[in-house]
Amino acid sequence: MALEHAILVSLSEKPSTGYDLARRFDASIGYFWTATHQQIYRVLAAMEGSGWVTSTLVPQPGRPDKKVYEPTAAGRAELAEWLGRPAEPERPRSDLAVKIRGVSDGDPAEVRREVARHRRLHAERLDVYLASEKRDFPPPAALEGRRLHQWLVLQGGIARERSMLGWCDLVLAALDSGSSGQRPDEGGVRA
Amino acid sequence: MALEHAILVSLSEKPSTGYDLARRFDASIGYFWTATHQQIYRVLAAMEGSGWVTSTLVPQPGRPDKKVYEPTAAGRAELAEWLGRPAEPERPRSDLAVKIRGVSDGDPAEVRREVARHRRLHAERLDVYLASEKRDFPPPAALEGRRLHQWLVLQGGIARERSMLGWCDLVLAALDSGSSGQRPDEGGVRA
DNA sequence: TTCCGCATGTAACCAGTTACATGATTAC
DNA sequence: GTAATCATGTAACTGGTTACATGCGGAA
Repeated sequence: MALEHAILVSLSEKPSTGYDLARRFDASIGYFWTATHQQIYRVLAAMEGSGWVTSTLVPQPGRPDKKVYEPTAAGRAELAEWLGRPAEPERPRSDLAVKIRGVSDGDPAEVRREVARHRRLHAERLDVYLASEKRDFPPPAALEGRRLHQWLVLQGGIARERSMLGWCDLVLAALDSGSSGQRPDEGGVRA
Repeated sequence: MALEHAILVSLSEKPSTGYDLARRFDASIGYFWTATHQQIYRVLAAMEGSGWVTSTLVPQPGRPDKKVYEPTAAGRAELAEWLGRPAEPERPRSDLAVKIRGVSDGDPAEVRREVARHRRLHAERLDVYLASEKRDFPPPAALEGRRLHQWLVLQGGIARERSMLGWCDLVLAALDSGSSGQRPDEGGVRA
């Protein structure tokens, strides 16, 4: 499982609470791995049990206490070992592709609308990534170490969104030219 | 869940046994949705329970009997309804990205080797897709109906693999130029 | 005789999702 | 007063993976 290891990477960048981790899994780390706070608290507890992390209770005035986690030596060793361990690429899984393959089994206009909606979502995500690149990183030539590695995974996200965008455009064009007289309306669709 | 619906799409293209479906989920459908035979038999049974498919036992000389499934009217209705139902894009999840973000926590050479290995796997998959495009499809202008839709999802797979390939190359280049004197050896690596 | 293809399944487990639950402080 | 932010969790469920199990026919 990669979640444990994603948490270890994140904690080795900076010791944090489960809450902090959850927020980072909604942002930067979430660009390539997602997890809810429930999942994070659960595996954090399990990881503490297996000795990969330790926690320190930090009382805060007028705020609930927080449990700050950091990796132990054993945790670091496990992470290092995992990094070298070969793993298979994820198995592709795309609801949208199933729907596209099934256009003939339903209302093509509805599927088209769904593709347009996804196109919009991917465009938005791409904007977020590009904004983060601009905001958080200097020109790539100047990058090294952890910053470089963070930038590299961001590039992976950017590439993925660009490719999804291009694919959605291809599908929309094909669905339009194929079927009757329905004209595109990407602009203001509000599924 | 999309597996039920992927099965419905596949059965509406052609009534099949669980075994047939499992093979198709290893090939064409597997380009965008994967499932093992265990999973397929399980949901097929459940779908028969909810009346989305019916099965006919077909005895075969000198072969085990086979159960040929096909969608019922209710199954077709459910599929049509699902096709128009909005669904969120998959949450990104990439082990490889976690490892890249973690290079500083392990042996960079090992992570590099893993990236090179993934590059090779994606190149192989791309070749499979391109071969299928060449073998199974006429020039796209001549396509329509189900064949067009199949071609469109294939294009999605091709785009995805190309984008992964480009990303792997970027990462490999960055890891090489950053670190000491290790020269690339993509060609013959055998992780 | 050994392996591969056809054909169907069960059982146990693991990971991820959704819903529920609590409670203080600060900003509007 | 109402909502958002900080902070931590439990419980039930769903979907996917891995391992195990069976048995025939044909090819090497």
